[in-house]
Amino acid sequence: MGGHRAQQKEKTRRTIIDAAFRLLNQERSYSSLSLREVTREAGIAPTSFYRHFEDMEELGLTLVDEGGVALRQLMRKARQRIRDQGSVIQTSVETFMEFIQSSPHVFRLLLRERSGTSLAFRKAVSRELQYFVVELADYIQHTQGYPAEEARVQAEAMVILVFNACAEALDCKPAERKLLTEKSIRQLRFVARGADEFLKGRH
Amino acid sequence: MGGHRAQQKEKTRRTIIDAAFRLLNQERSYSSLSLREVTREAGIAPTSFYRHFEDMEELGLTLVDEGGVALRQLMRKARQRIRDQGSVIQTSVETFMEFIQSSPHVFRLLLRERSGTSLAFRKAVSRELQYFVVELADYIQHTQGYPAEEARVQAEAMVILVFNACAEALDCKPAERKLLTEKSIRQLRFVARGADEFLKGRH
DNA sequence: TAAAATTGCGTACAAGTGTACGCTGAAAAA
DNA sequence: TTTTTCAGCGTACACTTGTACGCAATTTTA
Repeated sequence: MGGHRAQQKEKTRRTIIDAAFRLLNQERSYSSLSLREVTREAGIAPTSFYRHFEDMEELGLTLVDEGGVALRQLMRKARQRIRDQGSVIQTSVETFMEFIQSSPHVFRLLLRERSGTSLAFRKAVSRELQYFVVELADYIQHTQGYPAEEARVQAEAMVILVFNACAEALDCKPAERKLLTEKSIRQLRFVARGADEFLKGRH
Repeated sequence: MGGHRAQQKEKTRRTIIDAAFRLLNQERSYSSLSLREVTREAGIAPTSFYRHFEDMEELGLTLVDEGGVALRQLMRKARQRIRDQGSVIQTSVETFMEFIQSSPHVFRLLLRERSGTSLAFRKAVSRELQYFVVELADYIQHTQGYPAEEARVQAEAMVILVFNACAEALDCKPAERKLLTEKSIRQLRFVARGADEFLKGRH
């Protein structure tokens, strides 16, 4: 089952994807990657690329998708931790910070393509981040009893703040990262507290 | 005075800078710009570029600087408006939104290079944004009597939220931009209100 | 005035790019 | 078995890129 052929093809496809990820470091962005570079890193002929992807954009979107999967795994992990230890805000921020430490490539890809030149990329990244927003909004809505709209606006603010703190953290040493984590936590608390006050004031 | 020569040189230099800005649209980022493209757009020979800039990075940093000037003008304008009409939050957000409408190239440059591949660029953009943060923090500190630290953390959160809303607005039609503006205002109010509550709670 | 300096141009070259085309060997289908 | 399919390769081509080098014209300096 599977077919020896299809199996081999999938394997090569993965080789390409992994090679591309490997090339995404501090000073290479996806858009600056050439098809030939990727195939060189993957150890295949340039023209073989086309057996797997239409062009570089298609590969890029695949990478973003994989990044999204990693993000959602992260989200699940965070949810578990929140159940275990309580603090939503602290846990979310810390989980994110661990993510950029364990897979900076993935984070950088999402970070850069979020404001990149390809609309398709921007939309894809935005979609991935929305998963997080929805998840968090749900949590807020159910535990705090906020209206859906209100919860969502709040959740979006929080995700943006955490995401930006992580972006900043990429350029930092561990010690400075700790400070950033704390700052970020304070900012999220502002948002949470502020939203709460607005809601109380309305009744 | 000035010297006919130096004067002519400055003129060509401007031609190059303007050409580069002109090329920065939706689907071209600075890092994807080639030296030859810029000189072609500027109407000079490729090799003449070197009479004015060491390399593309130097030109890029010049552009970021010019973008910073535009931002600071914006800031001054906002300050004036706040004096005239009162609401800090609404005015700040609206001024920013007008900025991306009037000079989207400049905003896009800052937005992209903020998470780009060149550390020098990232630092330059970060520095420009810090002007805004400092300014806003000052305002908060003086009108609300917050401690400097607290005001700064709050101001940073606000600038990040506005900046991100603008980034999102770049892909939007005017009608959607209005919604974004409102959402952004609400988020900043959360932050302001939350910070306020935290401070009250401490006494 | 003569000499020096400097902006801008044209040419040239090595290196890198995307991709069209046809071949080969092995797997899948007949 | 014979035939068909197809992943992967090598070659080839037309472009684009950055930049070294020397020349021309004109301004600045001596």
